[in-house]
Amino acid sequence: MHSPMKNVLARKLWNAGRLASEDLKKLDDVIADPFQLDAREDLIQHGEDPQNVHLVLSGMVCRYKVLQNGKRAIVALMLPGDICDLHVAILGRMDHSIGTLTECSLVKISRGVIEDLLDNYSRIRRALFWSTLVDEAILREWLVNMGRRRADKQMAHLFCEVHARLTAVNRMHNALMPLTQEELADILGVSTVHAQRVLSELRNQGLVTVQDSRVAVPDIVRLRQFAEFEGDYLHLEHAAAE
Amino acid sequence: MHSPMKNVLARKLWNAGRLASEDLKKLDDVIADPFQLDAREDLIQHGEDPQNVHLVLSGMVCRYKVLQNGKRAIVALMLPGDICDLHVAILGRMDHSIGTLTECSLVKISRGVIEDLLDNYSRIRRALFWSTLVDEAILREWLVNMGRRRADKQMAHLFCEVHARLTAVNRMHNALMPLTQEELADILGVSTVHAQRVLSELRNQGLVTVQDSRVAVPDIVRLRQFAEFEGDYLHLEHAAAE
DNA sequence: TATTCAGCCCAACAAATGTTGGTGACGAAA
DNA sequence: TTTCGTCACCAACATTTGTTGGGCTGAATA
Repeated sequence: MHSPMKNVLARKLWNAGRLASEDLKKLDDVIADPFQLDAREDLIQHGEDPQNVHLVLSGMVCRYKVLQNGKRAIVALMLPGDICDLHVAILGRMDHSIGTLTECSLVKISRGVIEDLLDNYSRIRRALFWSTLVDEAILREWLVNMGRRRADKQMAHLFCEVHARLTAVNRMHNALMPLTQEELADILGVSTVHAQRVLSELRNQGLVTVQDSRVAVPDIVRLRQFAEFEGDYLHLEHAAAE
Repeated sequence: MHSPMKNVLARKLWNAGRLASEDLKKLDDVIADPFQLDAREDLIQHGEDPQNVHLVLSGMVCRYKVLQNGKRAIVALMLPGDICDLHVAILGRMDHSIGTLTECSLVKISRGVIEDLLDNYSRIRRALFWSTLVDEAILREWLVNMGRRRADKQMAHLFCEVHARLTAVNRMHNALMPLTQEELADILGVSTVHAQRVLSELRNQGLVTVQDSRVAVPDIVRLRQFAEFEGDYLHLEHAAAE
């Protein structure tokens, strides 16, 4: 089996369904000139109309909005293989900002290349559409979590999701995910103090461990049970189990 | 100006940008055999793999999920001109359910027709893509509201959004929107009792009025101020002001 | 070494929200 | 008419979550 292991984008789109070797070759061409970014830097800010699209190679990126009262809400996490802003070409002005959470390695892709992919590579077009729809499904699930689960289950559910998504692109090294507690709070929609309370509960129950501001999951099955995690919304049924 | 006033779908897609007259004609053909549904009936249930896509002509439809503990979360509202489930053709199994909130008039569109639209009508394809991305933006905004605003502002914000979306398709007759307080609660992610508390506050402040379980907005400007509503995420800049 | 600073942690209290149990109005069905 | 069910509404209390303020550590720096 010639599953694409090196190219994260190909690895991610692979989850949408089979790609032909010409598709894989094309995707290799797309990834050129990666660049690094430190943690907590903005890629794009609210109101801009950028000409490039960004692909995450490594690290963690987020979408966020800042309200008038200064509060921040993180509304999406982008992991390796994710394209940050496929929509800018259609929607124009950004209605939110995008920034790094950790040190990142990224690639810029021009609108032209994206349009070439969409127009001339039907399997890739379908896969990109799939990825947009999965992003939407993730948003729905976050909304359910925030509205209808208490913070402890919600946090556990988030960890399950990130675990599953990293596994799906073979980037679940060491079972670690880095986040400050403030970032965690902005994702869950709770205060920093509460995020911390909840995190320490999860730790006391042995559901997660923390070293160096990094969360690790010793037993994913137990965590999933606790969180009542059903991964179907990630639509990873094509994911190779390697 | 030959702005399409009768055909809701055309009216909605018009907001994405200009359509040619052949596009409009095609969209008229798509709308055939509308059927009625009562309030609170399911269109599609979690786990199904439907062969049709549904377009709302009138009434209000919602996406929802039910958790193990029996709690329900409504994660999207579909208004006239909205297509309920464009994604089923790509994602396959539904990861949520879709049901009516009010009496509705709907049209079934087969997957084949959708694929024809996507393949052979590039302006329509772009408009449908636009509409998917706006749906995503709305989800982000709901997430922000739920996580970072108190229930009163959140509710006011919801009313502003529905007002804007109905206005954008010329369906803001009488400035009314119908919802039971339980449904309202399931949208906002609060308890029924709290939804009711908050609604009566808004009423006391004169921001909304209620008759017959229908919410009306006497002064949209004031409500928008209260809710700190910024409509940019709806991406209606092309909307004709008629 | 001393100093800053960011991030984690904790406790006490305040505010927002959830839960329970009850009332009354109303329309549909018997 | 009576019964039944749904929905709006309300009050009292329980729980969750937010806020404030302070202490601790470790890394970076003067």
